[in-house]
Amino acid sequence: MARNREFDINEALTSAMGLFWLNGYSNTSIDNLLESMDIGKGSFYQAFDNKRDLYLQTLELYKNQSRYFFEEISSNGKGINRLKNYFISLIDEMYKEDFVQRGCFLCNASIENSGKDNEITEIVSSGYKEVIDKLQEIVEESQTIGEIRKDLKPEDTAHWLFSSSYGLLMLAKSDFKKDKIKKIAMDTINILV
Amino acid sequence: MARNREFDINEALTSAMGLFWLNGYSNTSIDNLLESMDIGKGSFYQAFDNKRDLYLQTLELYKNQSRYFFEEISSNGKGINRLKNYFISLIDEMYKEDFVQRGCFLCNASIENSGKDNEITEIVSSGYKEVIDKLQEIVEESQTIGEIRKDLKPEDTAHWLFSSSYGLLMLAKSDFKKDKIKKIAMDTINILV
DNA sequence: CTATTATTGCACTAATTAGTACAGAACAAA
DNA sequence: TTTGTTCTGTACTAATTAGTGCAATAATAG
Repeated sequence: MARNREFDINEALTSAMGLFWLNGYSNTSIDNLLESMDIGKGSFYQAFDNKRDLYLQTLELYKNQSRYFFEEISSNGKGINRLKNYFISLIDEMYKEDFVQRGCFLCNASIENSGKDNEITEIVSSGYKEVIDKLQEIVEESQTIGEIRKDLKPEDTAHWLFSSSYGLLMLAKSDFKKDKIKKIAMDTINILV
Repeated sequence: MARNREFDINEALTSAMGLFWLNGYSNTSIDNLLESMDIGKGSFYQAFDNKRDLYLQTLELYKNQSRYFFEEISSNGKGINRLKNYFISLIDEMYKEDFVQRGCFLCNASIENSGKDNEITEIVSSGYKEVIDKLQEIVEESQTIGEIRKDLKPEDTAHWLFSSSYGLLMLAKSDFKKDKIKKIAMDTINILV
């Protein structure tokens, strides 16, 4: 029929995600985006409805990548080992490239949004819920094979693990060294045994 | 000599802090500030150098208030009871008015800044350090009177408690009920015994 | 009461913002 | 090659941004 798009839309989305992740929504201008995506304004508005639409798409992309990351990691081993693998990989990820400076994209989005845009609120909380549900699954599995104390309520424990991971991210952001964080993470998990 | 300022500068600072805290720096315009501070543009630029200067002042105000809050609370009791009082008051504070929506101002500032403005980075990390130091002090006191295990390194434990409090804030922000958070907080502290 | 001087409100500016309009180029299918 | 459609870059707009300039005002000290 006619001409094809000259740029790769997934590449463009990925670099847009990088900008939003690092600088937030308001501090990322269309011009910033065009430069990093390496496309013109015409192409931009041809491919995306508007800035907010692109932002929502990058949030979804982040969730997809996180989901993939979680599956990849937690498929190694069984029970409490899956938990340890997950935390260790998460910490390694934290210290990769500029992750420490960027933190968690969903968390950043939630703070910048502060409940104003319902769609963003929904994207973030469903992202959180996904992780918590998967953690709960692993806790239940660990309890079945006798690796986690049976008096702990799986739901509470999953929330506790989730909140701990964010606490670790906070520490990573300030000053702590990687090995120290890993030690704290392992201590956290061993408490459940 | 001459005319006096018509508005209370501390009141103005407090309402500016409320706006920055809720909406962040970029999402708060001068016009927003003028409306909430209930002053005109002339008065604004007479009293403050510029928007960024005002922002830094509100961050300092937040730190002062937090410091006062900490002193007030942790002066009740001794050792581990000071810790428990602090966490319980912190959680009560979290659920007061719109705190849950606003979160921690320093944390918000840190995320929005993402290391770009060194002065902001410094204000935030010195604020964190203050809290961690005070937590460490309480941990050491608790160890002296035999309420916290002596094998725990005070510095690590203080960081652990600090990160836990941010994890709790995260939980509060998503869905958890106040009593559940308090229970988790008490469990956290009892781990140290 | 007067002179002095800081405060105040308003009109203004220059820069940046997101988004639009459209002409012309590029490409796929025939 | 021709045709038809889509893509792309540029010029534009209207709104909003932070910050300035200044005349009028109001209060205090004498």
